[in-house]
Amino acid sequence: MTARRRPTLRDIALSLDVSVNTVSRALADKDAVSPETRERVKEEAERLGYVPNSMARSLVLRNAMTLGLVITNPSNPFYARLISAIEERGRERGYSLMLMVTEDSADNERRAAEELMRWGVDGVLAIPVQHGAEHWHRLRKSGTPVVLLNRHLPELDADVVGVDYYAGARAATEHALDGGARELYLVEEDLDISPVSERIRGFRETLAARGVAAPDDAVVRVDPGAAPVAGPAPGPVSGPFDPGAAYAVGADLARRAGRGAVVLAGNDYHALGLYRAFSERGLRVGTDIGVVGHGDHPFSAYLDPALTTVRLPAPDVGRAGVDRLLERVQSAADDADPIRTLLAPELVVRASAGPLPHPSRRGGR
Amino acid sequence: MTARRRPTLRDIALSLDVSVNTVSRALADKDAVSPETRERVKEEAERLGYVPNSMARSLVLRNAMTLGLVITNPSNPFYARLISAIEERGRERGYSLMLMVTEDSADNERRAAEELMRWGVDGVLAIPVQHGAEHWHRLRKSGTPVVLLNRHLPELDADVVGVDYYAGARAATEHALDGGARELYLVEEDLDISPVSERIRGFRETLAARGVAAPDDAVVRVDPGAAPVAGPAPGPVSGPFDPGAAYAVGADLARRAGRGAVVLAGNDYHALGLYRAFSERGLRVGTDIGVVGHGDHPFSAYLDPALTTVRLPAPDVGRAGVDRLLERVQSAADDADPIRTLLAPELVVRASAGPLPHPSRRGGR
DNA sequence: GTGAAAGCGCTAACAT
DNA sequence: ATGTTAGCGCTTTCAC
Repeated sequence: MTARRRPTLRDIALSLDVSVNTVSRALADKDAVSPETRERVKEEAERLGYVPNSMARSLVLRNAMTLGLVITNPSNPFYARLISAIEERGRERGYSLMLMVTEDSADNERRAAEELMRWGVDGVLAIPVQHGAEHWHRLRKSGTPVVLLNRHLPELDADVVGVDYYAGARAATEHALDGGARELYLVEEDLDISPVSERIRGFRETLAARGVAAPDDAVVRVDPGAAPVAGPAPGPVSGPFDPGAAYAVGADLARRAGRGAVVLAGNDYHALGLYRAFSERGLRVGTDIGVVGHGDHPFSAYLDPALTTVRLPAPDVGRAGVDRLLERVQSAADDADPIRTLLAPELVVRASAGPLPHPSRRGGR
Repeated sequence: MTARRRPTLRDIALSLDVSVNTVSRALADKDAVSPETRERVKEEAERLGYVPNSMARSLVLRNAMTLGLVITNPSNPFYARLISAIEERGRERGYSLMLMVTEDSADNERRAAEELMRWGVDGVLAIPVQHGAEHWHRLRKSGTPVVLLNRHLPELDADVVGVDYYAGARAATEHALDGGARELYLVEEDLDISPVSERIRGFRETLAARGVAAPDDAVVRVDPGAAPVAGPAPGPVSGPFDPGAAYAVGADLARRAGRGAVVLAGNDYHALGLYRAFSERGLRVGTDIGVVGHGDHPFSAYLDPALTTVRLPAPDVGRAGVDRLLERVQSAADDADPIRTLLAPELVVRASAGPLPHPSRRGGR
């Protein structure tokens, strides 16, 4: 293709025998340009196929009209929806999006933050790795507003927009309790990240409030590298979104759990892994044993039985995150105290968690 | 936070009493700088927290070191993995990624292309909407290399990196045939896009070659707006990744299809919708009726029965796409003929498509 | 080995 | 209403 230099203001100016400045103003629809000149300029711009150079513009205006999004893993359905919502909202407000994926590596994250500084993005949305945050401090010190998404970073002077996982876990736990369950488990993977610790807290506090015993090993940790289901392995699955991890602890759980127990899973993929582990051992989910998911992924309503799960308001988090960030970007003083916004998840009751026919009152409900 | 102006080369130069030029060369590790000066410069840069300004650099160098990615919908698990692979490969090669999502709207796509032109990205990867391509032509004419991903755009002078869906459909169809099926269906959503027409072609040609009848209505079109499963609706699901669309045609299919029929689904979500529709009608998938998916999504290996499906090489497509694009970007002459690269998918045989116990030979396999 | 000057494409004073 | 000048932060001639 003819890689001809793209036309600039200067080209238009030359061809019309006016000054670059006039062209600039005409195109920017500023006053102080006669209607006729404006018309001629616009026509010539059109004719030449002029496209403004955003870099040059940003350089002089000192705003990039670009936001950075640092995300751990787009294959997490929740994050995928977050990406969509953020891109859309940003676009509505005139901002482009620079995307960096970290795969939960602190090193990648450091490089991503560095790169975003170089580009001078106006603000950054990040799902932080929660392991080493020096780069975020540097970014903040350089004056770039940062909004943390979904995960906290306590020491950092940044706004947070996330999900109230504590409430989500409470709702799930209460639902199980209301269905008659007295033996509950919580299956989680990465115990270090804040959503998980919030869920654990919600789980334990609810049990305590209801006077139900919750031994230490009621919270079971799943190993991300666990051996997957027998048969043709699933394709390379990234990160925590592998049912196999939960599947691997399912056997043990099936052994430990009595009839009428309910297992809460940290995400719907894990719930699915549990489904399979249980049914392979003759346990019918929703009847012999309950399962509650977290996330309401697109497949969850169609599982058999349909999964009761906690729906996360991904689009709301995305939009609120962008709005929060742009408020900082656009207000001169961005040194106000950090604001934490927690959006409420919603328990979606389907069939997987009962009410279970409790041993003591058969044929329950 | 103290939004102090970030330090520039000039600040370093001033503070060291050398010229801006010297600082630039020292930091760029060019020769023609004495070791001592270089050392001093680097130290001062470090001390000041200097971060190079990529925009200024790009402006003079006339390369953005940025790639544009225009994608329809990150919630498509295949595209999510594509995003990861592309971001990673681009990063390895020193490029940042600007992400635009179109939601399959031609209008959004047009604006995305326009925006990428403004930024002067070095190249663009796009999953085109396949409906209105004038903006792509404009982009090409401006000298920006474009690589189309996953979908064709016949008239456009651009490379294509995609999946050999024709071969995928052939493999799936042959597998069903080999299992004894003589009544086959193909369920697809958007009949206009190239992957789907390729699958239809593979499906029909394979049946023809094997002498199996394929009436017109063997290809059934799913309605994206179809009513979802009963009970609490799944969360807002974007685009074609809603099992509900296929679920809605499942009832009809269950009625039409005889025992031992096999239904091929255009993606695993649709396969799942079919699972539920069938089982609600007393049809056991993998026994009474077969299902083959497309995509090998993370949940598919854990369904009951485990889904036989066509695995798509997302990371390979992503990497090949970036490599292809950068070859164009980096070679001065980007006017060589377009190259089409089709990567082979792989049939993953699990349990959902038999071999089915065929009516004529009970207890099959 | 180092500095001065020019310029990437644009906008913002400040003229006229 | 239009033009001139300056400058965003950087790299690249070209002198010395």
